[in-house]
Amino acid sequence: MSIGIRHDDLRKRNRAMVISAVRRAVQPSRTEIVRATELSHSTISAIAADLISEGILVEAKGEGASSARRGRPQVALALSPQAATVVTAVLSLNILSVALVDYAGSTIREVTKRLPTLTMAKQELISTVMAAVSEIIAGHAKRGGPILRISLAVQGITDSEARTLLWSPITPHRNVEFGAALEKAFGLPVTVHNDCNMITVALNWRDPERYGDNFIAILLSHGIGMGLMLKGRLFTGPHSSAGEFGHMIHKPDGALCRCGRNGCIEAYAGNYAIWRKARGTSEYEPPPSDIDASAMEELAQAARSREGIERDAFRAAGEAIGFGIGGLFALIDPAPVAIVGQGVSAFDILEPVIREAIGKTAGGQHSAAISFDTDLNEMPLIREGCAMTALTSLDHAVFGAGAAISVPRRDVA
Amino acid sequence: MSIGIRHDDLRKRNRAMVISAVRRAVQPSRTEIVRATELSHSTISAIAADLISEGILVEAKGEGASSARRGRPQVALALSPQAATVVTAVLSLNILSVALVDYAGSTIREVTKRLPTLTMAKQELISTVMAAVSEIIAGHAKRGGPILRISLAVQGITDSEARTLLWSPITPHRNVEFGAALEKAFGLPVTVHNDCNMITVALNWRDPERYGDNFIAILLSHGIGMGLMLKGRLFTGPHSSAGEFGHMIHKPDGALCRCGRNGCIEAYAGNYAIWRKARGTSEYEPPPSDIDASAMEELAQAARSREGIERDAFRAAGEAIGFGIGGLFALIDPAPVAIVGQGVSAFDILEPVIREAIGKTAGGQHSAAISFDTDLNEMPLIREGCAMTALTSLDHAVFGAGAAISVPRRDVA
DNA sequence: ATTCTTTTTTTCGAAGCTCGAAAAAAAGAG
DNA sequence: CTCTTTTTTTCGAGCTTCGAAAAAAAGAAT
Repeated sequence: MSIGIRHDDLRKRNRAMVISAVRRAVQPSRTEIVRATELSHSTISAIAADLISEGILVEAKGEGASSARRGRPQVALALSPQAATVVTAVLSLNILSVALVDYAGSTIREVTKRLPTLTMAKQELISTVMAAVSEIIAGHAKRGGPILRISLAVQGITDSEARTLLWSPITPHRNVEFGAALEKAFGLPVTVHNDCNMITVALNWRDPERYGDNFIAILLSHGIGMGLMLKGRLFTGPHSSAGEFGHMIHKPDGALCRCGRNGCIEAYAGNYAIWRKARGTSEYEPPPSDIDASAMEELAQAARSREGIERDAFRAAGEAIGFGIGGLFALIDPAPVAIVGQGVSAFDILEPVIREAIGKTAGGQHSAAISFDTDLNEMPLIREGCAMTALTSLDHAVFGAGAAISVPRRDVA
Repeated sequence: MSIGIRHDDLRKRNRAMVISAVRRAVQPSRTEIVRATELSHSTISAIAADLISEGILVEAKGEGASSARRGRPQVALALSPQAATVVTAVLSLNILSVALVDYAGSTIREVTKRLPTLTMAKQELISTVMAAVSEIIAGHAKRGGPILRISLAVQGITDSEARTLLWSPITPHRNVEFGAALEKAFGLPVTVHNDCNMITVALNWRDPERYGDNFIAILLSHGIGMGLMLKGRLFTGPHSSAGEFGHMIHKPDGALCRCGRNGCIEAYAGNYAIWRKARGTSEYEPPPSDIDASAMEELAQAARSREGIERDAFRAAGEAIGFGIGGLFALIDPAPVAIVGQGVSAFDILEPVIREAIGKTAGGQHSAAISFDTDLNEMPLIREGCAMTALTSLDHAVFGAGAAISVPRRDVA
């Protein structure tokens, strides 16, 4: 079954641990790393010396408020921005955003493009993404570290190898092999992840206090997405990114969903579902493919100002989300919930309904304790999640594994 | 975050790996262990010698069909039954079964008792279990290895520390602290696990081909239970055993469930729910607390023989289970399903309905590929899961960690 | 200005682990 | 009785981590 640990693995793992400790903390000293990793001073000293000589870490001296404490001052260690660069690409409905991020996590440059994803051919979609990546790489011009990873986030279901987009609401095509195509074109490891999973990763990095080992991120937009962090690990299915919260059944044989089935949560809570219902259209009518944010805001205003069909539509949406979350709480335990995306603009209407619905489910006893936290703009979160996914992959696979970039080891010492 | 690996941890981990390899395989030779662990011959030889001298492994020579191959014959290694003994206790509605299992996994003795769990006081419940454990330990009489673990399985929700029964349908009491009480009484580590989780563990040991890294076990009985194996790990909530599949909402504001809420899957698919509906009682009537297996069999016969209210009841049950499984398949991926327990006796009626319902959900596309496998009697599975849980815990924590039982090391060699 | 303290970091030898190669052991084949 | 083949053990080499002691780098005290 699981494999034994070899002797040289030990160093690799501990190197990765040190890098990871530096990424988590803000410029920790060697002593702080000792505390975090519970390794000895000698070991940390040796590993840090290696990593510095390899150009992975740098001593960030000078800066930082001189602690004014007695004794030899601590030397802050930081990730070297020069060590590597990664490319992030976020593909959503009609929009593509690519960025270049250095090893320390700072965004170097960023480009956003509009494109008609729903009508493009499969090859066109792939080549458009490739062109955007080429463009941003070309501008890079060899300043900074070598580009070592491409991290793509897409709405929809991806395979568990993070190479293929299996299904997506933004294109009629299935099995779009972004991973294989980009790897062939650029000769770099490429990952393709679900956008909500990237949001989840980003929230965990941004605010580990609130979004720590267990929380739920829900994306309210044209459709409904979800990311789940359980016991500090991103929850995914064995074969796919899964977590298709929006397509759990809310009402058997109920409203027609974009996915072709009936009664999905999304068929009540997606923007298109709210719009459909608020316009008095039948639940079984195929929904429109894109709805303007301002149109949704008008519906929300109507719902706020008076009883009526608009308010009913938002109530139905809140109920679907609430029962969905409650059902989830039957399987896992109640946990903080982050609500992200355009739908957040109407969250004042949704929240009481959601809470009421949760109250009727297994999570009900904790309904009051459940906290929601909202963020309107999902794009930066997705990009950040992509970047951190690529960077931590480097931390472990490349820089943790031993001298990746050939730099002379300390000989002159 | 995560902790660095120390130098002496290495041996501990590899020892545990070797023990685990021996437990998984049937009397493997050292060479087979080399293949399984990917460690070197030298290392395996050294570790095996240690484990044998400590009385944890034994060389099972002589037996086994002499392979008739050339070369030095392989020496089969086996777990020493003498190394330790564990106690398993399974507590279900009105029944308690305790057993003694040796380190190699053979059941030494077993006792089953009937008791009125629903009406017993909290203390009475605990002390009855303690008495049964005492009794079986007393009969042990120092033959065999020292008793090192007590593993309890209960219907209901347990905490993630596996020490307390938080809620259970078999007793009105909450927070029954079996773990603390038994540990105090016997001075041994005690775990309290959910019965369905133990079934899941057992299935994985019994048939790893079919029930490998990803599968679902559903217990159909008075209530509905579930255990989930995902990526080779038992799925539990962060704070509790969770996995309360039976209490996911099937129909908002629907039938009254035993748990007090409305519309749970169990309120349609539990024996009591089928019985209630087949008798024409209102969905909102409190259900009876226990139903005879033969009464259920009568209903099933009626459902088989003619259209009517009984068949409707089973249809409603199958639909609830099917939508539940389908909803799960939206979150994870379709996986093999084992159906266990008394309800299996009517599975011929349920299966087509379940498949039909799954077909309407996100898992629908795979409906045909989903395989069900049934087993009527859950008790042996639960006991086996308990035993394996306790034994593998010993493998890692006690025998993996270094010389637990003080036996002279090889000096005379 | 110089000498304590205090704290961080590095150095150094010891102990332990795994590994590869070679040797030993244990069988059947010739 | 001597090969051949396969398994298992032995042995020295090369890492790694660790603890203790030394070195470094600052403020505090005299």
